[in-house]
Amino acid sequence: MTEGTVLHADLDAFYASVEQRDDPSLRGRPVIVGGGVVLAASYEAKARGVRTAMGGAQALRACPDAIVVPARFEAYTEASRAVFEVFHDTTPLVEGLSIDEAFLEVGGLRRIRGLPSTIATQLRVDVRERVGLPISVGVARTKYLAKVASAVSKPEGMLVVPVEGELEFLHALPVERLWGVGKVTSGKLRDARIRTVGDVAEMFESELVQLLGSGAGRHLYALAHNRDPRPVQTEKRRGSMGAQHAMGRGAHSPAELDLTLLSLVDRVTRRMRAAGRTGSTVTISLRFGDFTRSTSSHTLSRPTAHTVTVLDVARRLLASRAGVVEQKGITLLGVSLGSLDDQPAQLALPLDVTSGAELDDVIDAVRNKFGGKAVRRAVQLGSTDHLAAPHLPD
DNA sequence: TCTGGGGTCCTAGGACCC
DNA sequence: TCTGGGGTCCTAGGACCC
Repeated sequence: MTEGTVLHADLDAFYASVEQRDDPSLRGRPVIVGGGVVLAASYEAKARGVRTAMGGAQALRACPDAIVVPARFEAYTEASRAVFEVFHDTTPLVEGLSIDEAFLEVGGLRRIRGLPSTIATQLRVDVRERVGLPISVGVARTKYLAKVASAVSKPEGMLVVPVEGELEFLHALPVERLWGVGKVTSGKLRDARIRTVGDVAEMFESELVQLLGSGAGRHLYALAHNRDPRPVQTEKRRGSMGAQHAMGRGAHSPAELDLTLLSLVDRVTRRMRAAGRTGSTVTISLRFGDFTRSTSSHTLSRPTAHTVTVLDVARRLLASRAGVVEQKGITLLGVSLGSLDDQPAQLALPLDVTSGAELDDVIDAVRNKFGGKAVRRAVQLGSTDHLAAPHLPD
């Protein structure tokens, strides 16, 4: 049997596993993380029918003796960091997909570490020993097959898709396993009596395009024919950064909305500055009382990570939707920055000020640290017109 | 059934430019 | 009066992923 060299490593019931790790009294019991919506469920809870993203009330009906714990995002971020450290100790070629999963290319490690399946076995032991969390690993020739393999092997499993057995494995899968097939697409495919990946593979590409549009159609056609040439990419940078807050039903005063907006903008711009990035497209997203959503955006002439600049735009965008908000009520508010640019990280450091800070303080902080040239550059990054006025010192 | 907090990618129309 | 072709950017919305 020939082994592929792509590993897909995926932590099992990640948030719930962290909770069980940190509180021994939760081990072996059905655990639900998150109240209003199920953010994660332990395997004991999943066995009773609890699913991620399920409403909290529904979940408790399915599993009345579940223990519900609030989410501790900092603990998850820290656990994720520790797991990624293990990944990077395994191979330099790591592509993170989310907080709890990554692709690892291990093709060049044969002489040092052995076969991919050997490396995968060791990886699972290492994550268990060093971080105390269960993880599943898929091994295959392509990213897609490796990802499906890890999912099929869960929980705490490992599955190798041999190169000789790829089509057999692939074509037997239900269409819902295809990457990019969610509720809507799956419904369209089921209506057309297409149930397995094998069924998709028997169609003409033009039929799929007609059914699903050219993007999704061609994507599914390629996957079903086992064409997935994407390499494991280490240098992926994110394209947007955002923050959002669910507000609950009921009335929210304009002052409350503005305060929420301010704290969201502050969170996002802080994270951007810490990451040494700037962005030019400000987007606010809204969810209304009837749970419909909408977004509106504005693109600035220069990228920024400046709190006041972003807040100013976000306020205007929100004001432009005041009518709908008034009429339907608002249940979620989000702010994000897109079209991200890279900026020198050191310039971002002293700019970590919130809306109340005085410009002079910022300028002094930058000058003290980096000199006058940095002041001009930093002001440019801030990029509001009044900040970019010509009379600025040095 | 009652809905969190992150993200990615695609589509489509209109503005604008050459 | 009738009338090109191609490209990029912006905005809004939607599907999907974890």
